[in-house]
Amino acid sequence: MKNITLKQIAETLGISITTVSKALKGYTDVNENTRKSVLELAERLQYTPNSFAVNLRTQESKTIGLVIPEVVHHFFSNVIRGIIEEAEKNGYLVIILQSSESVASEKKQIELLLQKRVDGIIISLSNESNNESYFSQIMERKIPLVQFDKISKLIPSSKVIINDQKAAYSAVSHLIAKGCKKIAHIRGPVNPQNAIDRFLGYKKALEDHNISFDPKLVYTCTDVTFEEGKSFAKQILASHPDIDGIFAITDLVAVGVLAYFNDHKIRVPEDIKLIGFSNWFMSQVVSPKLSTVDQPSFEMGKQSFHLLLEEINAKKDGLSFTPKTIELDTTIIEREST
Amino acid sequence: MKNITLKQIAETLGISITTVSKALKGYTDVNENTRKSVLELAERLQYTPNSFAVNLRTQESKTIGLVIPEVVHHFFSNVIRGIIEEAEKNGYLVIILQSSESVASEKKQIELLLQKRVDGIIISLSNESNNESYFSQIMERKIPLVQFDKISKLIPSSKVIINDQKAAYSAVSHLIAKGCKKIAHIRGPVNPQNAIDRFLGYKKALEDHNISFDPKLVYTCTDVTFEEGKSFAKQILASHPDIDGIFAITDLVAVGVLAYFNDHKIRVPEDIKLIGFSNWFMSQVVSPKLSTVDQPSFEMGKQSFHLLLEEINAKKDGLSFTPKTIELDTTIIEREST
DNA sequence: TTGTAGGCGTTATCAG
DNA sequence: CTGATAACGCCTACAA
Repeated sequence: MKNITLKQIAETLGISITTVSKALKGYTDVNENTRKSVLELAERLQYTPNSFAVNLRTQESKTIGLVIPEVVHHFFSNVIRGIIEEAEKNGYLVIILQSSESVASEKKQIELLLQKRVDGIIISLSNESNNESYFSQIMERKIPLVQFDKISKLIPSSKVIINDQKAAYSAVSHLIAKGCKKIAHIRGPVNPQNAIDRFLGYKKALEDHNISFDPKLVYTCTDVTFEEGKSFAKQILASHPDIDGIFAITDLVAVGVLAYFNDHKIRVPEDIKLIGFSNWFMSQVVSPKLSTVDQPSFEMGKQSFHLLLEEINAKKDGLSFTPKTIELDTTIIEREST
Repeated sequence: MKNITLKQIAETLGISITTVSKALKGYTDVNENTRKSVLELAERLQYTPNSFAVNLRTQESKTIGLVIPEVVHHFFSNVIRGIIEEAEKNGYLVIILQSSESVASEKKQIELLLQKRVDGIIISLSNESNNESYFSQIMERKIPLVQFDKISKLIPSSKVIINDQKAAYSAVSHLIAKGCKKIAHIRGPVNPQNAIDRFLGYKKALEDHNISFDPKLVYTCTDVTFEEGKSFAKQILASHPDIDGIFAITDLVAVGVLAYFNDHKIRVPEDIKLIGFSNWFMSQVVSPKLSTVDQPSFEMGKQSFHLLLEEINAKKDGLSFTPKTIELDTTIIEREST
């Protein structure tokens, strides 16, 4: 009573496998009566095509791969949700792999997906990776690829991003509008494009508002964690007590800063104003509530899948496909910390 | 220059496909020289077996399915991480699907996975589901199945759980030890086993400490959200101002309560003590920091995969497999809210 | 309208 | 030690 196959249906009905297949797939050259009996029996037996065979035959798996640095992350889990939902609507399933911010692991994950012969790959790069050689494999094999959020401009593929520079510029301008004169930036690691762009946005906002840029006021995270936020808060207080504004690369880091400040009776926003980035859920539940930059994570997931799907379909139709870049809007969310 | 097959290697080497296959798979009955040349060529051509064909042949996909109510959730995303990591170590990939707490969608996801012919399924039930008929399909097809966290005792499968009743009992006992005399419980929905068990633990703790149980002090969430926490906090204050302790089904709800209390100058823990459940990251960053019950989410993921793997292997070897239940320990984490 | 034949790429059996 | 052959289940020209 296990896996029903076309053969079984054909045999019990005393007809050929071909006819059964055709009937099931709605071909017109099947007698109305045979069709009916086939459909009926298939229904009764709960026939479902063996996807292994279908995969082999059609050379596609209706499965895509997703590689992200970290699953346990408000931003990424929202992206995941966006991708999964859209994928499902379009008949695709999603295999998720974590790079854990390691290039070696990223390479391995990509190879796994390639071996698995997924129909396409969506990726957000790890902090260390840039234009690693393993991407050439994807290109050579012409596997549809979409990068989002943490991208490398050197890798030719579709991309879904925000304008990090502009978003950071707005965030810092917001601090300035609120009266900040000496603003520190806790930035992300050196390599990732979005950390660079946010830093650039910070710098440009200062310059445009006639505040001289001081590299000493820039603190660089390596792991972008809550703890780093705390420890930089301490450093900032110790070495630059006259600072009146902080722009943190991520809400998590900002919340770390806030925790330190709360513990040490630094009043936010009275003494120091603070703005984060990404609008994690957590930013609404701390006190004071954190001002931040909203990043449309769910939408990013959706759009990423759509770009991928376009490319998959183009490939199937033998059409050429020119990578596209979608830039999503961000918004400043003013709460209590600024 | 696309997909290298055994055939191509065989042809360029002028030998049979069979021999190539054997050489590659390390069979002993292949001449040392032929083996070498095969291995060499395969390496040079970057041969990887076509997994579609392998799947069809071996009747397994080396892929498992995971169905959870919600991806964007600190607890579940940790479980996901645990599962993905263990799966990868054992050569399995993971397809993730969301039920969004809907029975209809859960049913659909399971059917998708069944069609995909995953080697096994790990699931945490949606709040509404109990012993839905679609589980019988899994049983009939003998697809290995593991339930975790939100389980149904009626479905015969391996399970990875915590002792919710005991954990809740400890949480409430903790409140009592801290001096609470009148304790409210914000419970989860009516159906899920873990909400029931936590409620039972709450009740038992009261009884064992000679505090009479008052059903009016039990508030029932439908969605288990931050907002519900807030709104129940308001209700509690309005109808039972003499309450001095609250046990919330989840940290998210507790944080909602806390937000309301903070806004209305109710001091925690001085006026009311509060304990959550699950030890979400967010519970450490609110102020006061939330006391809670630590639930080993990552470990749950790992164990779930291992149970599944055991069952998959038993099935492959034609052995019978008796479902196991693993119960993981929880710990009270005392912070500032109690 | 129906069926035959071949192939997708791999693996297992069995004969040479 | 090597290879021919069949089979996994489905799909699609092409014949009948």
